[in-house]
Amino acid sequence: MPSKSTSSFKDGRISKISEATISRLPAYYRALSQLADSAQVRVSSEELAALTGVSSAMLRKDLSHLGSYGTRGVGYEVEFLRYQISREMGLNHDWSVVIVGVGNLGRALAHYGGFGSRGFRVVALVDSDQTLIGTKVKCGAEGKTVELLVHALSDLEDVIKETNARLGVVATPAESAQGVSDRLVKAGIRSILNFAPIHLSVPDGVDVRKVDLASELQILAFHEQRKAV
Amino acid sequence: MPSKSTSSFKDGRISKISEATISRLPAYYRALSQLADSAQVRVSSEELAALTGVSSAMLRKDLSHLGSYGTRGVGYEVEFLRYQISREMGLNHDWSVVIVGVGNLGRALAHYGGFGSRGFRVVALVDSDQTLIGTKVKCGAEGKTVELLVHALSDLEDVIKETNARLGVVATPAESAQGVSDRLVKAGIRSILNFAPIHLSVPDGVDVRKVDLASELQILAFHEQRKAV
DNA sequence: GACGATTTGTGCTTTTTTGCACAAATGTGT
DNA sequence: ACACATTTGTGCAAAAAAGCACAAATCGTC
Repeated sequence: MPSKSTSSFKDGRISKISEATISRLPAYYRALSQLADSAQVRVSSEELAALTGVSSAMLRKDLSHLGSYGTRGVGYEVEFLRYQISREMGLNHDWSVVIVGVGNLGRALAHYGGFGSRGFRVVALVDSDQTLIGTKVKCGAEGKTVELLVHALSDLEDVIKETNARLGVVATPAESAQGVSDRLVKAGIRSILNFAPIHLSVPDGVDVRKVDLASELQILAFHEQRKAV
Repeated sequence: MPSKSTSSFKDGRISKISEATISRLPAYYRALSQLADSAQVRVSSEELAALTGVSSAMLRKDLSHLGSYGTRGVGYEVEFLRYQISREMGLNHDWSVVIVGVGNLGRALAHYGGFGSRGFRVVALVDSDQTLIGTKVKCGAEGKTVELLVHALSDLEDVIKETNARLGVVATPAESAQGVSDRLVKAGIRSILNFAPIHLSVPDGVDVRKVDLASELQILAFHEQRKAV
C-alpha cells in the first residue's frame, strides 16, 4: 500500500508528496473551483481549510509540498493555486475511462457529471450480460450527454486498445471482479477503481482504489452503536 | 476527525479501537462471510489477510483489539470470529437507512444488494423533484425487492420519525447537500453517508463519511501520471 | 507425556501523519 | 521610511499507524 509518490521538479529535485496529502488535493481543487466560479480572487488558508474540513495548518503544509504558491500576509490566488494543483494531479490531461459492469451502479457512474467535468471521459462500457450488449447508454451529465454502445466482455482488450483507455472502473458483482481485473491488467490498465466488494489482487505497479458502499455504512453503524450507550 | 471510539467490555474495562482498525473490520467480516458460505470452518491469519489485502501481522493486531478469539497453532473459527465482528460492529441490529436524493446514484444505492444483506434496510426515499415525488422505486437486490414511495423533501422530518431511520445517505447535488444535512441532523440523524462532492459541516457528535467518486479517480490519475515518466 | 511443527498475541521499533507555535514575509497606513 | 496587522511556510513535538520478531500456546505424533 505504500505506493511511493515522487514528484520531480523542474530543477531535477525529487519531492515526495505523502499519500495523505494526495488524498486531500482533490478536495482543495474542488473548493478552489467553486471559489473561482463565484469570482473570488484570493483565499486564505483558514478559509480554504474551512471549506474542505481540514485544519489550516494541515492545509498549508499540504500546499507547501507542491511549492510555495502563497503570499504571506495575503493568501493564495484562487486561479493560480487551482492550476498548480490540477497540473500536479494530472488533470490537464484528458483521462479516458472504461467502465466494466453496466448494472445500476455502472449506469449511475456513466451518468455521473463529476467525471466529465474534471478531465475524465467515459469512453467505453463493457458488460457480459447478453441483454445489455449492443444497447446504448447515456453518458455524462446534462448538457453534453453522449450515447455509448455497451460492448461484450469478450471484446474488452480490443475496446481498451481502440479507445486508449488508461483508467478502469470495476462495477461488476464480486464473483466476476477478479477475473475482470486480471483482464484489465493484461490489456495494459494500471489504475483501477473497484466498486466490487472484494479485494483485488494485482501485480506490482498496478494501483487499485476500492470504494465499498456497504463498508462505509458499517463503519457508520459502528460509531452510531457507540453513541447509543 | 479523531472521533474517539471506545468499547466497553463486560468487565467494565474500556478499550479503544483505532479508527484504522475499524475501517478494516468490514473487509474481514465480508471475507469471513464468504468463507462461511463455502463451509470453511477454520482460517489462519495468513489466509484471511491474503483475502483482504493486509499483512497477517496487522490482521492479528486488529483482531486482538476485539479480544482473543483465535487459537495459537490453529487459527480462527470462521463462524465464531464472524459473529464477534458483527457484534462489535453492531450488525446484529437492523439499521434503517433514509436516502435523500433519488437520482441515478440514489436509485443505484437503493437497488444495491450489499446493503440489505448485511443488516441495513433502506426504509425511506426522499427527493425534492416534483416529478419523482409519489413515484415508486424498487429497493433491494433480486430476491427480496420492495417498492418504496418517494417522499417530498419537505416531509423529511416526518418520514424519519415514522420510519425510525438512524442512518442518512445524502445523494443530492452539491448545492443542496448542506441544507439536507442540516435537516437530517435536526431530525435526529447522527450518522451520515455523503456522496455529494462537498464538505458537510455538522455539529459535534454527528459523524459524516464521504464517498467521492471523482476524487478517487483523481487520485488514481495522479499515480498514473507518475508511472508514465 | 514430551517433542516438534504451527500459529496466535504482543512488546518494541520505525514510519507516517497530525498538531503547535512562531519566525519570515507581505501589505497598509501614517 | 517605519511600525503594525496579517498570513504563509516550516521546524519540532506528539500521536497514530504499520511492521518486525519472537515468546506463548496449541495440536499431532511417537
